[in-house]
Amino acid sequence: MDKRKQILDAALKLFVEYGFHGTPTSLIAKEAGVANGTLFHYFATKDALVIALYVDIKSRMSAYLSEQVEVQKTFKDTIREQYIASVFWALENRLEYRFTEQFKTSPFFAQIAPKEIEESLKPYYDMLNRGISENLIKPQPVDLLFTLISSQTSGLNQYLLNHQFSKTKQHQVISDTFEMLWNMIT
Amino acid sequence: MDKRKQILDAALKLFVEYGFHGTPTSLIAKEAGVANGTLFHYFATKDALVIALYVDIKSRMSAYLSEQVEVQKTFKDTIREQYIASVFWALENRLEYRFTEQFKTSPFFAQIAPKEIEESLKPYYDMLNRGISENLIKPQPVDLLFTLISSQTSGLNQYLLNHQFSKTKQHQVISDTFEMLWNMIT
DNA sequence: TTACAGACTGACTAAACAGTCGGTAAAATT
DNA sequence: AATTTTACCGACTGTTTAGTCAGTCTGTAA
Repeated sequence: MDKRKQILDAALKLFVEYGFHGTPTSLIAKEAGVANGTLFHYFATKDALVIALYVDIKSRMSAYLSEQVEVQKTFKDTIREQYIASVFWALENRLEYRFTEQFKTSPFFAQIAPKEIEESLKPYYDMLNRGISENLIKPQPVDLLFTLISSQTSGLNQYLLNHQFSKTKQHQVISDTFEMLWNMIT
Repeated sequence: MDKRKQILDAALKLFVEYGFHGTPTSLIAKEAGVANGTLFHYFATKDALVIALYVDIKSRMSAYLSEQVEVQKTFKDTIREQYIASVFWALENRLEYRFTEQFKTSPFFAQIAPKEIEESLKPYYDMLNRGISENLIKPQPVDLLFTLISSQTSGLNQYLLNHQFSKTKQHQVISDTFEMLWNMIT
């Protein structure tokens, strides 16, 4: 019954299928089962809808991660938890994942304030800094480390999304690649 | 004087700035300094132009790589050469790199025949297979290894593209991250 | 029970768009 | 030299698009 949500859901599905500009607002409204005008009641412009969708997905992902991940006994275990949760999120939210991948390389991404990005990255940077100061991982710049870890995760996502593995096999690939990641940063 | 090339150049620049559908064909023609109709003389549709641009860039990149990279004394050296050349290509062809990143996550990418993708990947897969059979790298599936290496490269590109480092510093980051990559796959 | 606010509608419009077409000029083929 | 093919032009068009607007419906609270 939440029309705003319905619009966002429809937009997500269609954007992933046809691209941002390849999807007319009229089609989004139709798919969402609302009137054309309703879309513009909730979102001033189409661009605002795209941005709002990204922000919405990012916040849901953050919520998922902080819900799933608890600090573990060791640093390595904590990082592993993070890694696993990130990959699971992508597997369980394929459309959302593909949308964010598309968004991040698009010109829209420039409209996200650098400050907000930095803000959302801070906890990860802090954690990595802790790891460095305790000599648990390589003393490289944290933003480099973070970028490499993220890329690894997205590489793995790509791999898992392109194959249909059983849960067992999935787990095995995830833990194998985590060990590889760990070898990389230590 | 090559109008086809002018159109592709203009399209590249504008697509990176405004996105595929955010760029009207009329603007591409204007930027290229040709008539509107000329664009459609060379490319049947706008979609065809986007695809042609991707194919063109990919082939220029392949040419660059096979020109730069020669087989080295050791397996590790060969992989390092590949790694360095890939990163240099992205640094020297920033627009092209950003375009391909955008393209690969877009719905357009589905229009590239899987066979062609496989074809272009074959030499890399062969090389990795060789490394595995000689016990030089981890015995993981080659497509997984390749995806992880590619992701690493694109992570590094992102890092280097976001910072302005001196040539010396750039080299240092590249060789540091290559050692990390090597630790990952061995 | 009336007054008001905000959710919601869908027909509408002005602008933008991809692609066409009738034509010219130059190059290639005969 | 004649003919055909190709490169190129830019005004034009039918369609599609984002966004508007005048007004209806629904809930709430005075």
